[in-house]
Amino acid sequence: MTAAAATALRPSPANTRRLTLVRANAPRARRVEVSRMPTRCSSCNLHELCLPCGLTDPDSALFDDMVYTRKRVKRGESLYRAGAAFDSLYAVRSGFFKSSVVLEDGRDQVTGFHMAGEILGMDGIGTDRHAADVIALEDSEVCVIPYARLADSGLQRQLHKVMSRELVRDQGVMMLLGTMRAEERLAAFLLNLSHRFLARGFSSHEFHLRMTRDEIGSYLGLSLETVSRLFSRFQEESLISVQQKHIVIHDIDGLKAVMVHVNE
Amino acid sequence: MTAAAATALRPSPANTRRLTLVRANAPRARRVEVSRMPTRCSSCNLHELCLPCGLTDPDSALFDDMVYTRKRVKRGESLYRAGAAFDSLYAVRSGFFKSSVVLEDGRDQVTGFHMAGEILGMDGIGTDRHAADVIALEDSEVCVIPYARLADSGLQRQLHKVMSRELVRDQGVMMLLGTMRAEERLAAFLLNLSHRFLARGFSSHEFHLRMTRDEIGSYLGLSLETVSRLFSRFQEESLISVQQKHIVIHDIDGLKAVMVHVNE
DNA sequence: GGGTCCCGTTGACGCCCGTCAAGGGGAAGG
DNA sequence: CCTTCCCCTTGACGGGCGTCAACGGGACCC
Repeated sequence: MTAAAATALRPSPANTRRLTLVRANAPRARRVEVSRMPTRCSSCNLHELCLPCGLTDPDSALFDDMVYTRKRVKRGESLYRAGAAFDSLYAVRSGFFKSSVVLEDGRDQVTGFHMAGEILGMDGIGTDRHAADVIALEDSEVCVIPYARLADSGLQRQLHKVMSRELVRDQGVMMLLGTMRAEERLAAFLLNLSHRFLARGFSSHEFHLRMTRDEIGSYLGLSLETVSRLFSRFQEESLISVQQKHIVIHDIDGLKAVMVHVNE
Repeated sequence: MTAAAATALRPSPANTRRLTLVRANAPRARRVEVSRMPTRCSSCNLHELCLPCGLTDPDSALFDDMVYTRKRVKRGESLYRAGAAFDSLYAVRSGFFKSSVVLEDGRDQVTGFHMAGEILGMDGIGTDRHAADVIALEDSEVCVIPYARLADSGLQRQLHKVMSRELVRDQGVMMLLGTMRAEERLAAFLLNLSHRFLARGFSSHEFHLRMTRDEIGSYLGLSLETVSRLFSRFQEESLISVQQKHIVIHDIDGLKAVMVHVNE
């Protein structure tokens, strides 16, 4: 499925061109709000989702000192690339990212989509080199967390937790790729997105996909045509409405049922 | 594929029965050697592979104090189960484990195979509950590393590295499940095993599979029949010899070529 | 306004691989 | 020895989904 599709996502004239297109797909109110926030983690409205989540106040204050840089990444640009030297973690402040890995023969796969409050870059700790590409799917902003500082602070347990949850998330993706059929995968994908939007204060039943059918397919181990067909079928079955990247979920329970009833 | 296959791996009369069968499939010389080893990490022959890998001597001494328990797990028994309270990590000292996750509807998937020197249990750090089942595929022994002690010591960076490498490994599995065809998956699986046996001082071209075709299939997202058929085909093509669980790799480069030539 | 480039949709076709089924062999126990 | 129970192998068959292809629409540019 992916050989041709994959190369379309790699840096290419077509893709480079896209860098110049700056469209604000993110909810505007939120983004403006964010840009007015002070630099302090302790007063960040992502506090509950981000790395310092659950810290007591004194620990949280430690974090304030740790994040001394922000970084903007425009749509289509990379936050980092596979092979790049590792020295920092990144907390997504606003925007949307995909991560992907590339095989020697050029095939690649999207390994995750990442939104506000999530931590990126942990793949680099083990080898001091990043193992994946991370690319912004819309204009985004991250908080830079120098790893050396974090590792010297008393906050490693938080990092352990975040990494551990990431391991568990990966298990879920393996499960999805290894045992689910196409319609189950897409239903699980939509439910996951819905859940994550809800946790961030956005609507859980109506949202805008930041990624293409290609990228969804790559993530789910399906061809883009299959993704498109399934969107259409879900719509026929009145589970959702789809219009390009605009999604409305009409029947959450129906989507959940796809995942159990599909194999009797 | 997996509904029926999966339940066969779950606790069941058939499986329970297996617990009473104690077969020593592991290389005997090695196991005897291990059982004579002193309790110290610093003199363990898995030192180079295990968590304290790369530590300077004083740090390594810290580890000696940390591991104060060993635990034996017989074939078919679980080291821990999904949902169990988390309090320790485990370093595989000898033997062989599989980890697996279960979906609500009973389908399950093997998410990894684990051998000497590898660390288990990191899935529990995030939520204080384990997320997967870990089951011994042969009589095994682990070193118990209480997490509270580890987290209070100065050795967290080592743990970060181990967890990060696990994240990268998971990316590889996702790639395998998402973009590879059946024959590529099995070739990649054999090459991975070969590599890991080599790193532990065993033969890289001749070894004994500890897991069934079922479990391989579950891990690779294939049916057990497909796994079996591919073993036969690889043998016809003189890439390997298979006799039940005994594997001889004749043509490592040929196996590697499967992964690139299969899609032109 | 017309052209270009993606992106998404839909149909036709075919193959990989899952499912079902039958049979054989190894290991443990009587 | 024979029996039992897994586990593995092999064949037949069919369907799910990938591939190829054509087309339409939206966004941006000249």
